Amino acid sequence: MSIDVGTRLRSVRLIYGLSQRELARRAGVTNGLISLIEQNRVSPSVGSLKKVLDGVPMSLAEFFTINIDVAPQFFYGDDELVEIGTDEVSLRLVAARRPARQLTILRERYAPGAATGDDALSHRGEEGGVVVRGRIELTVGGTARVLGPGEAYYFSSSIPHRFRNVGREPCEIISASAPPTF
Amino acid sequence: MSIDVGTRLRSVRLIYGLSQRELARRAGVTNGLISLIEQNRVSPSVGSLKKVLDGVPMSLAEFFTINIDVAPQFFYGDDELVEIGTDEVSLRLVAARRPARQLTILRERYAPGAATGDDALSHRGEEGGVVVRGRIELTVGGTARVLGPGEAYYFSSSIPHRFRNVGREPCEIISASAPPTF
DNA sequence: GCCGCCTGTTTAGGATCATGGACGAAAGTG
DNA sequence: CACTTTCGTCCATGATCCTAAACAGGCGGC
Repeated sequence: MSIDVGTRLRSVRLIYGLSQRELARRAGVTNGLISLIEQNRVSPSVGSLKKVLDGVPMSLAEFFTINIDVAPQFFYGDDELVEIGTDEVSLRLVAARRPARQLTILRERYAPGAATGDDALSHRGEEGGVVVRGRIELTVGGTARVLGPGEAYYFSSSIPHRFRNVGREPCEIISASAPPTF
Repeated sequence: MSIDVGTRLRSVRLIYGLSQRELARRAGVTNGLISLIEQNRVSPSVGSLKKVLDGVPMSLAEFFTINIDVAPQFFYGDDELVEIGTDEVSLRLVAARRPARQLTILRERYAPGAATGDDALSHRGEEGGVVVRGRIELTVGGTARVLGPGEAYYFSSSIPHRFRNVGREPCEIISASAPPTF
């Protein structure tokens, strides 16, 4: 046994901003089990680990695939975008290193003070985008950052997230989501 | 518990052409455990499943990622190759639907009766190729097929495989492997 | 201080997993 | 036909997991 299930689980849980008890409640297990797993004092059965991950939610495939060594990159500065277009058509690729992207591009505008709601969103798929005009506060997995024009984001939509325009002028975002909803 | 670990394990084991006892021996567990897991009568601990998969070998991430519903496509007929080149430079892509390919092309010749060895090969990475001239018998994961000019192959190198020229004339193959060894 | 409420950890015991061996069925050999 | 080998399954026992509950520490309010 060499794979560090405990550390992986702890990382996943903290990304979602949950306590051991809260995750245990959602997963239908006891908080003690979460504690023991995270300390690598037990090797959970596949069934138990599945139950725990269902409370996040995350699939077993994702759990064993994600790289917890490097923190998932949620935010991209202006210079972190990769140009993949031509001279006539410039295409700056967001999250260029992230494999298997399948996105549908959207254009979003936020009035001053507007937000996606009081509660954080959490749904299937992935999403990313670029701020074109104005400033917007984006909260992803407990980490918040204000993005300005030229800055971008990319994250798994199942991680709770929320957009809020904290500036005085309208905010415009070119965003993308997958799988396509419309 | 909804994920069918048992069926997945059985599929993986049969792809490698192993009996329960043989897999158990390689993995350092008992054949009874393999039997119980494949019948879904127990939910193995992550540690145990890891040990079992180490005997194949296969990672936990692969195990939960692979699609066992559609059998992995090892062989490609002449009409199953995809043209991705230009009029001047024709590039017919093998395993076009397989994502994240990273291959180094090789050209191989096999004299009549020649083979890669008595034992099947098994190593890291992936490989594929096209028969240009002659006929060659290719065995992959217990399944054998004789390929002629224009036919091709693609598989994960960790699955035991063996090439053998069963014809009377030399055989020529354009092959590729990853990660690059030279 | 002394609550109340949260956090993660620990422990005893019942539930489940994993082992070693026995069993019957099927296939090959003399 | 008997004998052997290999197959997958099943069973009793010991090992491990998982639960329920107690425990210790941190933080804010009164």
